[in-house]
Amino acid sequence: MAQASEELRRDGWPEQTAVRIAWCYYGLGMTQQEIAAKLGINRVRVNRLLAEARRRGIVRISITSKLAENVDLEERLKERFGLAEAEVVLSLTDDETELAEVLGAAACEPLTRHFRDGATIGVGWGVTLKAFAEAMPETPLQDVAVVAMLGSLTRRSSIDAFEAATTLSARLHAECFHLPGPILCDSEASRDTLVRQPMLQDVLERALRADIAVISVGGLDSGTIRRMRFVDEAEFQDVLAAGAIGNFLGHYIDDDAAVIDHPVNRRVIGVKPEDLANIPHRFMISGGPNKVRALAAILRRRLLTGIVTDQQTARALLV
Amino acid sequence: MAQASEELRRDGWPEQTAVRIAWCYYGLGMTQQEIAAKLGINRVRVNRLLAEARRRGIVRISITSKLAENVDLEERLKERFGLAEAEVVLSLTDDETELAEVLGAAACEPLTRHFRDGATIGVGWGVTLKAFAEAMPETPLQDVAVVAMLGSLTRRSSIDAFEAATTLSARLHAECFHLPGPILCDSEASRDTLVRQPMLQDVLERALRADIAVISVGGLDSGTIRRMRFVDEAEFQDVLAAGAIGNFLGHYIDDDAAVIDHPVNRRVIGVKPEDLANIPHRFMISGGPNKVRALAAILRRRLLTGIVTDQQTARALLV
DNA sequence: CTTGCGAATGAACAAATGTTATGACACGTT
DNA sequence: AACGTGTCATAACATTTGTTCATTCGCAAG
Repeated sequence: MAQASEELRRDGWPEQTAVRIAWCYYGLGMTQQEIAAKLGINRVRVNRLLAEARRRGIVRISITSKLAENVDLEERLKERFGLAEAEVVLSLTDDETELAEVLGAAACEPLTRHFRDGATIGVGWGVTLKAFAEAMPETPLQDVAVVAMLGSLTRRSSIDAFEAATTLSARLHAECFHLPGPILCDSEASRDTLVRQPMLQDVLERALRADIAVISVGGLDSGTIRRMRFVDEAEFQDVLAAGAIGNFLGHYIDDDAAVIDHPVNRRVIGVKPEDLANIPHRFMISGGPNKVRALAAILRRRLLTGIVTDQQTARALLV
Repeated sequence: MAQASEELRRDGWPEQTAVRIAWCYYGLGMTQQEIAAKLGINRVRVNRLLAEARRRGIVRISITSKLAENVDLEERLKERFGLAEAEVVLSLTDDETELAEVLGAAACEPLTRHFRDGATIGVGWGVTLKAFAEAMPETPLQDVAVVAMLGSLTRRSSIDAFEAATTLSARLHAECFHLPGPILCDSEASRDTLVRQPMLQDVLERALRADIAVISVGGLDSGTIRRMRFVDEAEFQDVLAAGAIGNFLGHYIDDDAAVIDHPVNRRVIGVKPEDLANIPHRFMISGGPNKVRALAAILRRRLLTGIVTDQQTARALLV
């Protein structure tokens, strides 16, 4: 079959063999021992390749049946907030990172339906979106553009829009555009200067013409926001006093999901929440107790067309 | 949560619990022991429910990465036979039944894209189609009609069109229509009488207006055809002599995929191969050495828009 | 040629999983 | 109340899986 010799060419891991093993194991229900014998290799190797295949998302396990309760929550979310799509997953973890991974994985299916040849996809920031991008199966599409809707964090971080956009674009074989600037500038003036740069203008405009936006929201006491600290404590307290309940597309918003009139919000490089309305599909991937308030505000404002969240959050949103 | 008391209402198996277990096991990577402890039940029970969940297709495991060779074969099939879609799966089994299951499972994904609210779906017969229907995940759709394109076998058999249609319609929450008559009548006259029945006419016409047809093909020496024996040996030899190479929608066809001019073909109740052309999407699910010849004929005649087959068959078709 | 390196192997073991037998318990039936 | 009947818990066991470690193999650099 002349594959064995070639299959290492890419990055030194024998995908061909791994796929074959995965197929035998999961598809045909053979035991690892049998597979090892059949392919003439060691069982340990079979075991390792199998684990690696799962880790890399080549083997993917999904649970199709939903709990009646989740279906019910989905319907109520759609009804209540005028959404076209809603996906509620079981929340069986309290770990923020784990929840992000679960939500990210769950978002793949509904979003894949929107990712088609020629589409432009706007991407926000956050651990959840990063997890989503990682969980996305490799789907080769034609002429797709993935556009970051926000600037980067100063230090490259796995949670910024750039990272999520990069990963997602790789999965879709798409072109990736990012906003070459900090998510938050040091002054309004420098933001204005930066935003006037043709390069930036270009990407911003492209983002505004996106067919679908994949976004998230940050609660104020979330680990992420804390860790970032892109505003200093004094300023943070100041925005808080001004009524901030969360961070949406880099902007601090209040209980009406309105961008708070505060200097810090005029230093943001990125798509403004109010500009979202021009994007036909607006998908939120988010969950967790600390995000409920901000989520509720955004939903009430009908800023979204779709949401992926967990059971607990869904319940809280529907109170 | 008040589920535990209700969850047995349907068919005596605790789907709620099973889904929860599956979620913990596959989604969160917990061990069966841990899950048992967490849910306060027995480990044996956890194990059994998990197995049952897999068996029922609630947990489904898919392999996303394809072998380069398969992708290549798909492209060549599309190119060569003017198909819109092609799916080639690894063939690692020689067992006819197993192959049918593998193909059936593989067909779900490409076909789901065609199953939408309001669609009419025509269904043929065979083990493969039956396997496909079984493998189909439960997808609640609106106003979908599943129509059998062929009459039934005299004894209800798990391979006839009726069975496949019934199962599929259940999965899609669709209405099911079947042709109330034998796939093969005892004489041309009785076929004509039967086909003139309004009930039958109705279903036949409905089948002709289908949006998508899901069909298969029988090789002449396939176990299925043998086992069925709806024609007696003499007649079988006769059709064979007339050039029959396979059975397509109940009709014996020759190497040009033309319905052989033979009495037996005038006793069939069902959609005629030539009527297929009116159906916009025509999907073949089939594979195995004994079907290659018939498949090749059908493909050459451009009767299909999509195919799901295995590697070996694909290779044979492309010679 | 030998030395060193990394990768694959085989043996060995602990952990997890799948399977079976047995007994307790609840439930309708007679 | 006695009697099936079926479900579930418990325990025990065989198999499979995941991991570790010392060893061997292949091969390229010295």
